[in-house]
Amino acid sequence: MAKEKKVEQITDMEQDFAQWYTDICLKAELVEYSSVKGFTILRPYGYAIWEHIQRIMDGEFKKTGHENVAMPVLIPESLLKKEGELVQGFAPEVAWVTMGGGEKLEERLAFRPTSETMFCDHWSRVLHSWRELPMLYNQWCSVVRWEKTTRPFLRSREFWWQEGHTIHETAEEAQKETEQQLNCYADFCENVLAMPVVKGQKTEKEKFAGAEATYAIECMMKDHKALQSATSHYFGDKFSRAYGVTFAGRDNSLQYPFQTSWGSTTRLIGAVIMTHGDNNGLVLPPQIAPIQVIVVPVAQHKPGVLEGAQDLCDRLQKAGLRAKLDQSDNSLGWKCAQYEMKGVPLRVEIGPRDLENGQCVLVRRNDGEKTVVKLEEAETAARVQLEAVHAALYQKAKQNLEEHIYAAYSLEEAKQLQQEKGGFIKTMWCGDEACELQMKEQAGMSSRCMPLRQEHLSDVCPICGKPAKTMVYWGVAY
RNA sequence: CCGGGCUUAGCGAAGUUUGGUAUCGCGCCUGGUUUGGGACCAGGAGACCGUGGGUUCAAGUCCCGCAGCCCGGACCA
Repeated sequence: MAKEKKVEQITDMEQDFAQWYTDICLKAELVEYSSVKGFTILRPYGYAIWEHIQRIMDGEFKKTGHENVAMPVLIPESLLKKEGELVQGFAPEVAWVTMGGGEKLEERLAFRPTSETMFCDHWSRVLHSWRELPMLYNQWCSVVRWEKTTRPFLRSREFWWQEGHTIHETAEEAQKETEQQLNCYADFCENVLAMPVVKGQKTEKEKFAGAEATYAIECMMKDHKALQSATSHYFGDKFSRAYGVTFAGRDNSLQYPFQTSWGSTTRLIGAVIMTHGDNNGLVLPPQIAPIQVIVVPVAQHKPGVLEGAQDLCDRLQKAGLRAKLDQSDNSLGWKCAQYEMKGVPLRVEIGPRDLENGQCVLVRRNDGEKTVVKLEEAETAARVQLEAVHAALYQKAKQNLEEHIYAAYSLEEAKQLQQEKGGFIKTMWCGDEACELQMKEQAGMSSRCMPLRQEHLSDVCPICGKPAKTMVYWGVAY
């Protein structure tokens, strides 16, 4: 028995977390590797998860007045080069198109690694007056960055994302937008993905190339490594100036608008896998699960069972749940294992005995808890159980996060805590990049963020002993 | 990009040392019996052995190049 199971089995996360992750990506049929390194195929089940993320997040963006647009995938080199810092930051990982129709191009074209330049170029032509501001744009697309080491969802050479780009009349307004979108991501992670986050600002070293300030949400995975799950940048008028984006102000003077950009990617799916998954496979938060309820008939050849199961499934669908009936002739055990592996949050079992008693059995994916409910109450009961799954996932993830944040008061202590416990190590910091590099060299950790919710741990930087300015969370990141 | 390992059917492997035209399990297809936690029987299909060159009468096997995957390190959503 044990031997036959081998093929479908998923490596235990305690034994090899990286392999566990890869197993889930492949065996839950989220992705397939393509023939070009670092380019992955999102399979129907994986893409459906992304579609739910898109649908819900897009709705949130629209609530605050954002509009979707589509920008070209290719950027002329001369255009990309106009903003020095951005080019420097991205140069090592830009892919270039040098030929077109068999002829060498006059100017090479970059595959967009991000679209600030295209938005600025566009705005430089269409913006005229303060009355047209703000412009609140977003686009859903894929971008290309020539990464050296690649992993599905976490780091690939092409990835799917949304990038919001906005311009505003005043700095204050743009700063407010930056903050609003950071909060939007944090709320999305908590309310939809059941992932608690740490909101914070990136250090100078870690911030986005060309930004004046970068904010991010950091999540903690089950192996206690950190994963940056979304970012929000404030640009000031730096790009406006570089690209000549101007408008006539209220006093008729020529002004530069203030700009933001913010993004989140299919990496969120990787975050979900490593936040909620277990040794039986994927565990999906109900709101983004392609199948929320799987109806499994028991002894389906017996009279009335299949009909009863179909009936129940129809009713769940009518109630607005994404329900599916599996009437294949695979065994019950196979079906249970299969949908557990695919992370379906709720399973409903219905067999001859249930039909006799006018009931069905609801089984939660996250903890295997079974609840017997009356058939006529199935819709409500399913909804209640799905909410319970979300709440339990969030609680467990929150506990994982909170239990793995440690304060350190010396470099040695920080190093030791990281080695023994992992997670986020919080210390005070003087603000010098030299100390950041020290931490990386000595303790193997990079600064994750300066949390918006600051604490005063001590007066000095534990690395150099100089007066401390802020508290920083350090960690090993994906 | 640097170091190590790997690549044989959809998946997992044997065969490579000692060259002779590919084997097994799972999965898949057909029929039947089954179904309260990965069922069973019978029959069947499926592989130019990652790719390009070389050595040889003969290459999955030996030699050289390249690509891809995995694990570390340096770089980044």
